Amino acid sequence: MDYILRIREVGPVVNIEQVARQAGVSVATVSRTLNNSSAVRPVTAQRVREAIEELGYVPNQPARNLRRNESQVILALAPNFSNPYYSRILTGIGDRAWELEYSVLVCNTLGHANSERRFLKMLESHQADGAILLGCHWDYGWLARFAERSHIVQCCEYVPDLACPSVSIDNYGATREMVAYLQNLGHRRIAMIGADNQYISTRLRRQGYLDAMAERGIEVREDWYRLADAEYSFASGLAAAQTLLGTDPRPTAIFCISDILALSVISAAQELGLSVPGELTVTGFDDVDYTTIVHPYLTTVAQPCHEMGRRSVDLLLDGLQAREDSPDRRTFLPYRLMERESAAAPQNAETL
Amino acid sequence: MDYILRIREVGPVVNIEQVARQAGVSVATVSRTLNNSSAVRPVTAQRVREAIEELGYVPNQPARNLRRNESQVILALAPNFSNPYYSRILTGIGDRAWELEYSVLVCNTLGHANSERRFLKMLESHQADGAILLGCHWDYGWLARFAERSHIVQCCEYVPDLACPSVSIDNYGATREMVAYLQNLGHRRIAMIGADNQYISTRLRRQGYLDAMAERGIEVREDWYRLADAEYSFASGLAAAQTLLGTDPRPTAIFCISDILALSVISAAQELGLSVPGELTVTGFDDVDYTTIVHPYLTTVAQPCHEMGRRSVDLLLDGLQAREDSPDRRTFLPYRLMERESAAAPQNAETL
DNA sequence: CCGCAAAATGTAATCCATTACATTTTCTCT
DNA sequence: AGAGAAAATGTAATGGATTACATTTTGCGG
Repeated sequence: MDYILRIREVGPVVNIEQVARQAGVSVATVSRTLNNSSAVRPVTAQRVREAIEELGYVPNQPARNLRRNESQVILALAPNFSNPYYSRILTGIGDRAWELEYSVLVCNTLGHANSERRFLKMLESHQADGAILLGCHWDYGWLARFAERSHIVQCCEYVPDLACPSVSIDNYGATREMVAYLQNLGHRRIAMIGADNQYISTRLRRQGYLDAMAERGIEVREDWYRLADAEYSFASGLAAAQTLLGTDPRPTAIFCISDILALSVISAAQELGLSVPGELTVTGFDDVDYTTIVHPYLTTVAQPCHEMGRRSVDLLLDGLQAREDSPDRRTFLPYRLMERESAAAPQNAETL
Repeated sequence: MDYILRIREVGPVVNIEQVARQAGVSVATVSRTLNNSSAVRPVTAQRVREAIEELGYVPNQPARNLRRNESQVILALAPNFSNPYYSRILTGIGDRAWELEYSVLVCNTLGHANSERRFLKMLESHQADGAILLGCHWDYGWLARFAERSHIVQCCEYVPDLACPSVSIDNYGATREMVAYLQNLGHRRIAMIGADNQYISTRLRRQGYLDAMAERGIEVREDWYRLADAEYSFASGLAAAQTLLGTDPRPTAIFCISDILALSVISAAQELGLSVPGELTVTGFDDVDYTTIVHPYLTTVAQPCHEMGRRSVDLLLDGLQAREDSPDRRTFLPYRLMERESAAAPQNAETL
């Protein structure tokens, strides 16, 4: 196959002036027509529209934005694309932005502070109007100073003392509810797999677990708290699970702060010939697609990812339009406990 | 919690003129310094840099782009973000773009032709310099006309008679190899799950399957070819699998054109009490993360997603820089057959 | 110390659309 | 028909940077 290589001499692109000439009006009138100003007589507008049609004119958006001092672009920074949790939030962000005629520059920060910074600098250089931050690894000092000058919304995670709006669920409450659920099933030997990061969700889930255990007067064993890596990778979860399942006595339930980790626990259990939930109860967090692909379907906490993404956009644009009466600077959306198959009563239920 | 709501009176942003004044030079000199022109005396450049530093000046990128008639942005259109296959390609695109100082506008087309069009129109309005198309649902006539004026690269999928570069694997060859592999294991009753879309990959995989079967003189049963929906959803795969497994005789192997579909087959088999690969062999395609989460690990064809993404960017920028000598307008990258656990010899091997 | 080429810097046009303000047209009312 | 207000349109400044071309400065040889 050989192609005729087109030399894309796009040629002098049609601009507003040529449209004006063609329509026999001034550029101002063309511009007004373009922006649906009511000050243009219908008959004139019609003439302009015809000229636009004939010449195939498309307004130069950057020029317009330069003049209006906006970019109609928002940034969405995520530490990776591989976690379906982020994918769903990004989908929500994209949907809402689409409706509001904004474009989303999706940035994969890889969890590196320097790429986070480079992306955020696009705000200073007027390439984007605002940014939505999913889980990030900031040096908070820098971010705090930055946030004072820029429009930023935090989604899922938030830095508590950062004065910018956020959207998330009540991680603490959800965790307490989940752990109480396990306790009510009869579990007392409940272990936990967290992650090696400083996310507020990680900290709140840890605290929720501790408080739920304390409330029932159940002792918490330090070696039943293992850490996966910062990004909840399957491999790191596997390692944590193997350690946990090697303790004696073994926990009867493992509360994981992400679904992927829960799946890794199930995988580790499978490897050891332990049945789930028969011999081991496992719970996840987030409710991503993975959870109902193979049995046992995962018992987990569902987050309204899509809605969280959408809400972030709204919050951000509220800020951009300087509607200062915008309420709910810190927004919490409802979560839901999904009872499925990976959690059941322990085989030799101890009394509470 | 209550926050001090900052009124972000960003104030009259510093521009190049103020820097010039501060440094006691002209705007031209500032601009030259900014662009590392060698025509600026080091001592002057130093003075300018100090002024920039003092004023905290950041160049207005859209203004620069307006003048230079470029945007430093590329579009990446994907039908969804939920398929990890796309996520990995997008990650590759993002990585390479980052290295080359381009930004990526990731667009979720939801498989709708109208959103595809709306996104692509951003090229005409100078909001992006070029676009990378992942699987798309075009009306090809429109796209063909559009591609003549714009810089477009097709990734994974390609429209055969569209004169724009593409990156993919040899889907036909990979399929033949996979089906031959199954045949060599002893399978003759090999079914296939395709998808209800017109992707070239779908067609080539179908053809590869048919040719591989024909070569060995194995009859192909029409009712052993089922279609999942256009986006390879788990649910639609499940339905297809259930139908297939209800036939009599039942196939001993099912070749799926995506990993998700293969997982749905395994799930359906599980439901029916069939062991994989003992009683049923299943193979996937793509090698996404899902494949090694639970046993049986999936036997599949690995695509170099990340590299395909990276290569797309290179191809696109080659075009933008009008290096017409750019070779490889249609690029094929190597794939790899991943022999894992979901394929084995049939229990009652028929002789070939 | 002069002259001249080369180097450095400056001036002003340019990219394209928006919009304040000025001007012209239209329409209403008498 | 003419005045005056309202509506429609035009003119030109504007946003911020780049760059062709003009001008000034520097440095070197003699």
